[in-house]
Amino acid sequence: MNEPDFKSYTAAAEMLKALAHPVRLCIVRGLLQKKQCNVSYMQECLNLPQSTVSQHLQKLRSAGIVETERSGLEIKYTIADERVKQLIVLLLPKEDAIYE
Amino acid sequence: MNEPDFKSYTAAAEMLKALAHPVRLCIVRGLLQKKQCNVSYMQECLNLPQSTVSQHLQKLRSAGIVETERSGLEIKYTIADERVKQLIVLLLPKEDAIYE
DNA sequence: ACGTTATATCGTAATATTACGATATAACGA
DNA sequence: TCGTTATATCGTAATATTACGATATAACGT
Repeated sequence: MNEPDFKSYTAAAEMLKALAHPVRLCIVRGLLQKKQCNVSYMQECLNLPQSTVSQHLQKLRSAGIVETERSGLEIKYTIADERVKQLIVLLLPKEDAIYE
Repeated sequence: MNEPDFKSYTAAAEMLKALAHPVRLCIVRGLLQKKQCNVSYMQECLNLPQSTVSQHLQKLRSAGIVETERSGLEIKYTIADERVKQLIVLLLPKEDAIYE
């Protein structure tokens, strides 16, 4: 039988919920491209208040989608769950090329 | 550059939001297995009130994830967007075997 | 036309998410 | 130690989602 139990569904739903926001998708896609990024850079890219960006990042972080590493004053974010790469490929229109 | 624009992110987020609920994931996975299903069957499986199941189905439907076909008194639901298959494979633990 | 079955929609209370300014924390350089 | 920079957290108002009983609709058999 081996049906996914309720817990599996809940866990998967949590992950999807964390990704299910245009700003967070944008952050994640940027991280997949750039591999690593600090908050102020994202903030400029997104053109959103710092606290807003930070809150989205915390949501991604507590879902295990990204992780952090401090480097002096900055916190560098990276992708922590490789599955999101495939999710993004599946869901966002492809790029012709990715620079850098 | 060809960056996905805001609209792409919003569209992808809508899709994820529609899937980001344990009950809806369960419905979708069931449909992937059984190919086709009516509402009362799902209702029994899920053991939830009819209106609750129906509302989840409407959410999946308006996201284009499932589609319907009437057959007499019943409405048969099927998966409309093949991408969800890969999403499910990616997110839910695999089954050893799928019967029928 | 009438009762029955299957499904959808409405109304709504409870809960969750979002955005964002204000404030806190942590690390740096002087 | 102090000021500054980078980031996180708090408080909260606005908005969205959820669950579910009640009610509506649509198709069937008689």
